[in-house]
Amino acid sequence: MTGREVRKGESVAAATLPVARVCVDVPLAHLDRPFDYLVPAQFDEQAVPGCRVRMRFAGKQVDGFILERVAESDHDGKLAFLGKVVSPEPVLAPEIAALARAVADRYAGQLTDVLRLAIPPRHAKVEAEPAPEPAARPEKPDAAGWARYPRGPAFVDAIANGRPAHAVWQALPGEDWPARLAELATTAAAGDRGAVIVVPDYRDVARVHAACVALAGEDNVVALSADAGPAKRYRAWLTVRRGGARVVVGTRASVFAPVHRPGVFVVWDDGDDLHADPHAPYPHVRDVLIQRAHSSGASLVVAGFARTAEAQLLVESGWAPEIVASRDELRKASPRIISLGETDQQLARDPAARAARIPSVAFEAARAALGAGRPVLVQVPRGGYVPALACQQCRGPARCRRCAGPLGLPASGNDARPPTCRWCGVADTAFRCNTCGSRRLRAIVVGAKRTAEELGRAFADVPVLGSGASEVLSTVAARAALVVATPGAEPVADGGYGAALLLDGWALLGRADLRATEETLRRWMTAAALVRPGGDGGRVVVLAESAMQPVQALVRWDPVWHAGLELAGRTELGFPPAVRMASVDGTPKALAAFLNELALPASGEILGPVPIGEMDRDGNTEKERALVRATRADGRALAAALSTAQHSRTARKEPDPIRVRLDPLELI
DNA sequence: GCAATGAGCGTC
DNA sequence: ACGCTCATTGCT
Repeated sequence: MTGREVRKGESVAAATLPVARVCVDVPLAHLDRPFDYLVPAQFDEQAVPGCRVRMRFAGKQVDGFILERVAESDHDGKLAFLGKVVSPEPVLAPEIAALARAVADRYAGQLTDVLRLAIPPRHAKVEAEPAPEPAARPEKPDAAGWARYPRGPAFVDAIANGRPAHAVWQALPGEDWPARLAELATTAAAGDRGAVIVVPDYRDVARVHAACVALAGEDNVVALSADAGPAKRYRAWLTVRRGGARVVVGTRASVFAPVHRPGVFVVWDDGDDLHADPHAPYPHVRDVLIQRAHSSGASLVVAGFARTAEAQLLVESGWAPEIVASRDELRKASPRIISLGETDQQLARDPAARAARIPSVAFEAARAALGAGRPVLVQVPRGGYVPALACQQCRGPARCRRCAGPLGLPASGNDARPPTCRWCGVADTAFRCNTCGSRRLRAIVVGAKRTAEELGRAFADVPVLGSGASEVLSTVAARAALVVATPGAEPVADGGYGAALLLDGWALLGRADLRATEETLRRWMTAAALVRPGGDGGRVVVLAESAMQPVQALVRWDPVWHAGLELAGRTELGFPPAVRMASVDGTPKALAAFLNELALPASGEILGPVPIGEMDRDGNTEKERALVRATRADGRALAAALSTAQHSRTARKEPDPIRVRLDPLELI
């Protein structure tokens, strides 16, 4: 029930703890601190810490949350009264308030922005529903599946005994990872502790949710994902907040799920960029869970088939022991993986396969799997037709003569159309390579649509299923079919795929991005892990040069080795996670002023600024970006310095905003 | 010289 | 989306 609004001059403050410390929802950086209000006596009962309130602030009505009730205020001036208590539901748990503050500080952002990510919009009707009965504690599950990993059982024991433990887990290919994670969560729930499992997308939510329900029971498990409607979403979230369920499975926002007595947190596939929130202050699931596990004394698992440089740092720094299988278990579980570079490719004799540009080894692997009644996964790059072109001779990217943009083929079934610049749109009918003078072009990648068409012709009797941007399949049946999927959209095959063809190597490894190789290996492993073991005929063929490190890492199934190289490389370059880095964007003038007043810690260093984005008509750059870095030890000081500089900008009412992102995924 | 009006600003 | 200050305008 909500109280009546306070009228001017009528209010008397509550007898005990009359002061409410409130987080006000205003977007100004220099106001990111609590403000004190008097609690009117008639709201005394409802104005509990964590509840939503509304009050006058600088003349405007604003929303906020009560952080705490205190006896006296430090404020020298006169206190205003709270306007109203929106609802007495204590939606902001003390643990989450502290976590949100820490996350805001870590990312040089504001508490109110983090609370917007952490607390879903209110739905009054749902809130009026009675709280569900707390679910019964589940039985401690059988976690024998962890026995394939030497440190697995000990980790399960730690969760069972409520001891905080950290781990970086590399799942074996073919692993039923939703079941393994459900075992961890249910083990925690059996000890009356909470669990939060964060996965990249809704398909993963559905799989892990089903696995958790099977072990912990329907009433103990809640799925949180943004694509449910507001009522459903708020109901599920409130169930968790009210202690009705112990296990939460969700996408990135569920890092803040207010489970009671958290016992274990999990992030699955931490290299997936869906784990980076696109809203300010751009927190990353892995970082938030590290913070949360640390402050709540819960366990943490950073898991995936592949391993990120960030996870590698957790291992190398001693913060998290690794959970990996022995080479012997790996041999049993892994499909047979071979790589085919351009030089070793022998096109198939079969004319249809030749037309599809599929090397004979890959063609044979697919045919064998299809013959055994198994589906075959074909991983192709995103996008429709051939997205980019390169010089046939020197392999350099084909550039537009006018603006040096990348040449590509227009999206159409007609190969006769000339290459066209993807920036300025000018067609180039007489390409000549800038570097070597060759006149011949080759496609860097073959897009999903065309691959599907061509493969369909090569295996005329076999159905071709597509899974990508337009339509994503969750599962495919255990029968002969070609499944053409873009990275991240690979369906799970009942009984496993008989073979996988990974055709996107050129596109992925050709990117200039800092994380290109790590991302490539992650996508390959995610696809290859869906294939049956080599002993059961499972084959993976990757079209990429075998000398390249990510290719070697895939063939040997050695994500740890690759992550070690990746981290060493980043350490040498001075990039995250070896250092703490911020990207700072704004107009040249605003950026110069911002950098000038930035009080960096001793190890601080500014790179740039450099222009980003388009130029205006006069050739002036509209936006610039600087990178600011410091040692990890100075990370907090770096974030604090960035916050302070933002505070003085907003306090001065500077018109041009400066965007700060800490450890952004895309650097250069 | 003084009142009436309007724009700008703090923020509990 | 308030109520204060301060500047500008208009009138005697």
